[in-house]
Amino acid sequence: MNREQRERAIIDWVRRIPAGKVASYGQIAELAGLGRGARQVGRVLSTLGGHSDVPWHRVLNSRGEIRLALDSDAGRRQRRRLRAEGVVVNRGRVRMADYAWQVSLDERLWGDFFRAE
DNA sequence: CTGATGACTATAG
DNA sequence: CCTATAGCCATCA
Repeated sequence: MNREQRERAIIDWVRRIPAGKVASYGQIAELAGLGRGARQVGRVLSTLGGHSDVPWHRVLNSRGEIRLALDSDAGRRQRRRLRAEGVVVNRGRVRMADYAWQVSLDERLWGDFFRAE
């Protein structure tokens, strides 16, 4: 896979995170076929621009924390977007046990099929 | 080619 | 919970 394909895979999977749910960078990397490329996910999201229609705000680190500075515009935007979807954010953190996105096998296979086009 | 960088993660103390 | 450390890996200067 070249860079373009990897970026597309990442964006595709992030778009599939349902409103009110969250995923980790590592989880998206795994789903997108990047193995341990969690950092690559963060890098791609950083190029989106805060007003993107891509639900980048639903991606948190493995501890359920918002990794953008809480006092930054982007950080506040992320927190606001999450809360607007009913996600409880405390001190920039979310209870993964309550909001972690569980991807069904069907959904995973469909994603693979979609990317194979 | 080399070294630095980061919206990362797991583990140990 | 916090810090430190070590992997990780595409990208960029």
